[in-house]
Amino acid sequence: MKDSIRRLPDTELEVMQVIWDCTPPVSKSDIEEKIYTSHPMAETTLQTLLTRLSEKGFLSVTIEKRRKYYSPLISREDYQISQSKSFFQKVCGGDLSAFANALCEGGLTKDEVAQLRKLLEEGQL
Amino acid sequence: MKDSIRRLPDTELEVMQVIWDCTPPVSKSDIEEKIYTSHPMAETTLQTLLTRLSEKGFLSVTIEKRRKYYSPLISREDYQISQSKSFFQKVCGGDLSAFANALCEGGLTKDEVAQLRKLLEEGQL
DNA sequence: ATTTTTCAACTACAATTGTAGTATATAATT
DNA sequence: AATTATATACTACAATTGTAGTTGAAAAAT
Repeated sequence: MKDSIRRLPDTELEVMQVIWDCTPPVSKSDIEEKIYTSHPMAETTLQTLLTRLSEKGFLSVTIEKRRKYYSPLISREDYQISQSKSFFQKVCGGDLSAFANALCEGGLTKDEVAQLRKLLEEGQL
Repeated sequence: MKDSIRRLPDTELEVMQVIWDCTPPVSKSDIEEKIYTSHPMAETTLQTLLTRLSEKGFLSVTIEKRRKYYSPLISREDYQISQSKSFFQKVCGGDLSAFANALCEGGLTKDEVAQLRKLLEEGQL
């Protein structure tokens, strides 16, 4: 029932994505390394983002030998579920045909639509 | 091909949704009336939002007898398409199974998933 | 014409977001 | 122990977002 998880701003989400890709707990330098190519930023900027994510309850922090380590408190899956829901409501107004149309008409490629259909079928069982 | 349309903040999107529901052009009072129940706000607040939407290129403005009328410059469909795309990329990392999973595991109800499958099938033809 | 009503323009302001500099505290090195 | 390297904390700041008050100008009513 992980309803209504607040939407994260783009940069914070990028950081979360990196963290979700790792085996927690993760240090700042671990993240820095991985996020460097896709989104270079100053170390202090990353620090700010990590602090904000902790304040928002997305990360827990543990300290070991003066160093901080971060672990997700909200799973990627739960986040995706809640955001899908609110996307569907806010952007598509809860209208399934609008949603399907958006996906077919450019949101996804033809192939992706076909795959998605299959995956939905399976997921439904 | 309406790629990369900027994401609107929640309140501005709500205003756009109301406008998309109308036959343009729309006056401020038209909007006010319709948005009143779902999201009461001061008249000046609505005015600010309309101004911002115009500045962002989402609305065109015409004046008639000292009164302003607004018309969408970006269609709801184009907005939905572009946002679906970026949602899929940013939140699901372009991973179809994650997307399908999010929808099946709570993003939509069972029934909705079934319907969506059908709609995707049709839209695909 | 004077008053009142109605809009729109301008201004305001706190919270959030993206970004990073400076200072401080601690650990490692010489 | 003094120096340097490292990491965290604190501060900053412009742009955006949500919200609304104040002012000014024109239209309608008297």
